[in-house]
Amino acid sequence: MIDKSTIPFADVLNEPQLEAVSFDDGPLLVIAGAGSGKTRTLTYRVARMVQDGIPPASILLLTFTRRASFEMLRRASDLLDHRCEQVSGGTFHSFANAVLRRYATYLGLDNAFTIIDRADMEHLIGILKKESGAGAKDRTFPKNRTLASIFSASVNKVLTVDDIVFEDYPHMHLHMDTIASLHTDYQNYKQGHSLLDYDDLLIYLSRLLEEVESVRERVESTYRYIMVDEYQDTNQIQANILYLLTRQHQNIMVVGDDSQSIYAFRGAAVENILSFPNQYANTTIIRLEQNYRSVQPVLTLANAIIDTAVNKYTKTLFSTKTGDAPPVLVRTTNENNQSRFVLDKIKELSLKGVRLNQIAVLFRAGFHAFDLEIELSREALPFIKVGGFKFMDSAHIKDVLAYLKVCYNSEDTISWYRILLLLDRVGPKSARDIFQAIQTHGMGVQGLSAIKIPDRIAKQIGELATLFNSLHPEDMSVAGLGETILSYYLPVLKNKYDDHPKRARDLEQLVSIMERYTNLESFLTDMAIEPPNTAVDETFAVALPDDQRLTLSTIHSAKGLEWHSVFIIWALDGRFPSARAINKPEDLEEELRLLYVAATRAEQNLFITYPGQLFDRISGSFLNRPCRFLDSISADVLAREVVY
DNA sequence: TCACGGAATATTTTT
DNA sequence: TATTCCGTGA
Repeated sequence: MIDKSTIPFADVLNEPQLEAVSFDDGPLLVIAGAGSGKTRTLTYRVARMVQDGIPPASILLLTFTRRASFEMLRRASDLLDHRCEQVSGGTFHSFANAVLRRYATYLGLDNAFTIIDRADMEHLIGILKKESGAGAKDRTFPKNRTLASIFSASVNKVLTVDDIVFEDYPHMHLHMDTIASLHTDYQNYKQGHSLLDYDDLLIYLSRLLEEVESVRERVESTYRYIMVDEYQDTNQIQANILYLLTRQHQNIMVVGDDSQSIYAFRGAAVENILSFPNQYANTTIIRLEQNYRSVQPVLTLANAIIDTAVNKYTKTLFSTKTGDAPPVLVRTTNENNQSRFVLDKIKELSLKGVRLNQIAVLFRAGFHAFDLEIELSREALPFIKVGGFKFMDSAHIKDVLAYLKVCYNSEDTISWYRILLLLDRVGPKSARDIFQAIQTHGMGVQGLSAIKIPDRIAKQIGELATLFNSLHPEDMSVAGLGETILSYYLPVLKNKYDDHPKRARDLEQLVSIMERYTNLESFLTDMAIEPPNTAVDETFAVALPDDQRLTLSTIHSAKGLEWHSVFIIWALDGRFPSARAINKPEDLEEELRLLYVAATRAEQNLFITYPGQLFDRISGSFLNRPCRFLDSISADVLAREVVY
């Protein structure tokens, strides 16, 4: 048996890593370049602390995705023992959820709240917009989606709605008052119906810690050590939450890389990482600059890319891994040839022994991969797609969730509307009438059978009532509820979609996911804040061993990951950087960092491709230049190739 | 009031 | 290109 009681830290970590791992109390800032062993450092630090006798439950590890924290804690457990699994880990949002479920009542908030996702948010705004008659028939009035962006931006950037409209949507300033009053309606509505959107989770947590000192103290003393990954992508509210959580003990370690900040669009403030030493006196700063991931030619290119950034904070990555050839920029005649090129190269790599799970294709936006997906399917090459349009976004999944959400929270207007609109011959008007009738009966689900309804839909309402009467969240399993709902919903599905067999299969998968849960609340919460990030739920995608699947991913979802060979497709100026970013210097800079993130994912091979010509309907012109960040890089750093 | 079809229009990234 | 919006006919 291997003695795990002492981990040979000094043998497996370099000097700065070791320093970070050994660090005890007080504020610590780790600036970690791409591939410099950031995850490793966090993992070892967790193991080291637990080994030194710090109770695992008093350690809080905040990461960008739950997957990331789960993975780190698993690795820490491998290093030491299962105690590491008791470390609390998760995202800011899941942490906020956990705290609020417990203490929300201190804010006068029902702790059985429902979390609404972005689509629900837009939907609710739509309902309120219609009710208030705001912007009716006015084509210049912002769409639901735009309104949602404005509201959310105002929270995440800590600005007023007026400021956001003024700054980012100046052409809509005429509607400023209406937008502001809609915003008030939206806030009130959520409050009145126990609905929290993503932003509310952070806002309420921050308020709770700020306003209720006893709770703040309790939470602070529970989590004596806090570690935060990807700190460059946190926003002001998150920084404030951390500040409140560590007021007394100041035991906070943040890890990040300003060059990899790619969430400014969502309010992430790079300033957080830059001003961390000002916020916490006596901050120790450690820099990790040695890259263990990539061969030097890949790093040389990455350095050349980030070199053109205006706001660069000097940090030059170096590697001891040599490589023979520079990465290649490949021009193809059109999109399909680009897909073909990628496909051929992948086959070639496979023949050389590179496993498919060691290869990834990255892109700026989900839809950039559509053509490639078709080609891959045609060649029966198994892949998994991460980011972009998700499993959870599909209408049929949301439909089924709506029934469950109403079971859980009968105040959930959005779900009620969704359910009612699924009925035949029921449109927005009838849905509203029915919903209001139910509400006035104040009987939640049971009210359905009590209300008066027009004959033409009486039968359907009856069936719906029967369904709800047979759903008993208290004494049925989550999957059991799911099955019951499916028996009602499958006929609806058949009626509504011509591709129902495929969708029915998705629903089967959903039920399988439900089987992992023992209570409805945690299932619904997870589906809202940590939904499967894949186009089709990963666990069921293809029944293949893991090492036989290729990864397709948005660059955002590829953060923190690495592969032997990486393709970046659609490096066409106007697509990447996106045409929308071209006029704003700070947006353009974020695109640059995004390319940097993408490039630094590669260990050995990096291929960047772009189709030579694309007619762009937005600008009415042809796009035919490669990504501007690459164009001026010399051929010895980035080789050029043309494929016909 | 609903459902359907044609026209306009906006087009990323994610918790 | 795909969604969303609007107007029309049922």
